[in-house]
Formats: sequence, C-alpha cells, structure tokens
Amino acid sequence: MEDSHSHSQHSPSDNATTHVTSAQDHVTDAGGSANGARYRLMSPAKLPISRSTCISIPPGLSPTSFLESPVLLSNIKAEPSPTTGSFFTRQWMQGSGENAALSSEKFFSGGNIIDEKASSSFEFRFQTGASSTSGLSSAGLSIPVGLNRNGPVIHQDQRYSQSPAPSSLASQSVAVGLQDSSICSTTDELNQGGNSSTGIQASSSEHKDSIFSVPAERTSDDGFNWRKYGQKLVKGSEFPRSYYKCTYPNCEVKKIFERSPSGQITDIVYKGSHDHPKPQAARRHNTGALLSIQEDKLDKDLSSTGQEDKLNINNMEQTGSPMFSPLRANEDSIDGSGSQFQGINDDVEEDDPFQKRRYKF
DNA sequence: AGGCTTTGACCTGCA
DNA sequence: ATGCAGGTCAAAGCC
Repeated sequence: MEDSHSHSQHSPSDNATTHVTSAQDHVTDAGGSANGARYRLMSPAKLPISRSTCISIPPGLSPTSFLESPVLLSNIKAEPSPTTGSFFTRQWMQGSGENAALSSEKFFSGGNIIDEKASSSFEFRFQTGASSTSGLSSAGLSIPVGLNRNGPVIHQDQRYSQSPAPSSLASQSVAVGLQDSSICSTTDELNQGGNSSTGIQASSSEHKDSIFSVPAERTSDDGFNWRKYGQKLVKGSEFPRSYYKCTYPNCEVKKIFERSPSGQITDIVYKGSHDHPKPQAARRHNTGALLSIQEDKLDKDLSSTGQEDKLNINNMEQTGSPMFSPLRANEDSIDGSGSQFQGINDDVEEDDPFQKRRYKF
C-alpha cells in the first residue's frame, strides 16, 4: 500500500534475476520483481548498472592491499564481526556444513567465545580467478563483495533507494559473505598456511549445497530498528525469507534475509539506504550496536561517497579493501570503537535479534 | 500501551 | 491467459 506503485525503473537488464550468480544477482533479484515495482526506486541515474556480480580485483589492485585493510586484519583477529567475516570460524570454513552451523550457532549464543577460534581459522577466499590466483588467498584477503551462497550474503539493493537524498546511495549493492566460489577471507589462516585455504576451497564447493549458517548479521544488529512485516518460504531457498522494514519514520529501507533453522542468516539483502542517522543504542539499547556499526559504515560510506556501486567495487579498489575496511574503520571510530565489537558480542547475546526472535525459530 | 512478530491472504510481475 | 513465485498487507497475538 504505501508508496507502492511508484515503479521506476527497474530495468530487468539491470537486475539479473539469477540467484545463482552472486550476491548481486541476488540483490537484484530480490528487488527486482514484484517487489521492485512497489518500492521507490532511485533515479535511474543513480542506478549502478555496472556492478559486477563478483568481485574482481582490478589489475592494478594488489591483493596485498586488501590485507592491509584494517578490516581484514583487525577484524579477523580481533573481534568477530559478521560483516567482516571474522565470524566465520574455521570450523565452518574447513569443516562440513554441520560444523559450520555449529560454529555459527555458537556465535549467536555466545559471541565472545568464538572470536579467537574463528579468527584462527578464519579465511577468505576470492572467487574470481584472478583474485584467488592473485593471491588474495595467499594474502588472505577477504572481500565480501560478491560472495554468496554458502555464507551469508549481505546485499544492499540500491535500486530501492528510497531516500532521495543524494548521499544515500540507494542502489548500493553490497554483498557480504561467502559465495560458492567466491571469496573467502583468510586472516590468520593465510599466514598459517595454505592448508586451511585449501580445505576451504574444497569445502566451498561443497558448501554450495550445504547452507552455511554463517551469522552474517543479525537482523537488527545493524543499529537500525527493523520491523518484520512478512515472512515467506521462497522456492529456491530452503529457509524462509524474512522481510523487515526500517522503523524509522520515513525510512523505507527494507531488509530481507534468510535464516536457517539454526538461526543463522544465510542471506541478507538490503533495499535502499537509510538517510537518517541510526537510532543508536538509545532507542533500543545495545541492540544494534554491532552490526549497526558495520552497516552504518556502509551507509556512511555510501553516502559520503555518493556512489552506489562504489560500495562494492570502488570501495575495494580504492581502499584496497572492500567495503569492509571502511566499516571496520568506522567501527573503531564509532563510539565504541574496537571495544564496541566486544561489547557487541555481549550485546548480541542480549539484544541479539536472533535471540529475541528465537521464540519462533 | 506501544511496538513487534506471526501468519494467511492479497497483489503484482514474470514465464 | 494462466499459473507460479515473490513481496506486501493487515489482523491477531505476544512481549
């Protein structure tokens, strides 16, 4: 009802409807069809048409740069963050899906614990041939962009930019997570040895079918307040898809994610961008502290950049690290700073939306 | 009392 | 033109 029917341009061409391809596709997909019509789309001009599904590292860019990105390193080691991927534990990377699930579960239940372990085994892999080859793997970079399937994928659908605000990149599509072959980030792992990475790769292929429950992000942990307005079991996905709207007055940002029975998020899609400040903990306690920071970063980044795609690609290129880096940076800067993450863990437990919602799941 | 989740039904777009 | 799938709405219930 709301603003529905303000169809704007969702040119099919823009969106790939394939879920398979990558996070982006995913994003597109989600926003694309039926839904798309209903959302306020950003002006065509803003649409980033050229976003590539997977992240490819530009020739000029060296994987090393990624390594340097604060996000990866610090994240991995320090605090586990879904966004950064530090959450992924070796278990899930190396082990079978089950293990992964377990680890993720642990995350949810006790975020703190994980971190160390996770970090140790944490590994990112690049899917693109170039990247993987280039040594991302070796470098241990983790680029969240274009990841998909196995891990939680976070997308931001720019197309839905409900916020006219220039700064709001409505159409940013950010994919975080691991995709089949996409990126795996390694941190320590890299250093440690190729084994893990190897294992990961192998597993990655396997992962395709097995859904990792990587706690990509808690629903409301991004710092914004979300209200669930629907849930549906989508055909392609094994898990039900949950639809959330930002509760901020005029904010129409939507978040769609799929969560495995265990409570882990397997796929996340953001539609639109918040052109309002985060409610911050004030509203909801610590609730969103964790993710919020990260996402916040994204938003800011996006907005500041003013470029949609930038998130995905440019970010990476420029910063040398995908959106994560900025996030990371922000995190630190954000009031909590590094500690925040830790706090996050705690918060997560308490406010963790997952937990809250656990009742049904 | 307010806000959020749940859930079935409805609507829209696409093949 | 029809059916399917995805997304959204809205009432009811819960916290």
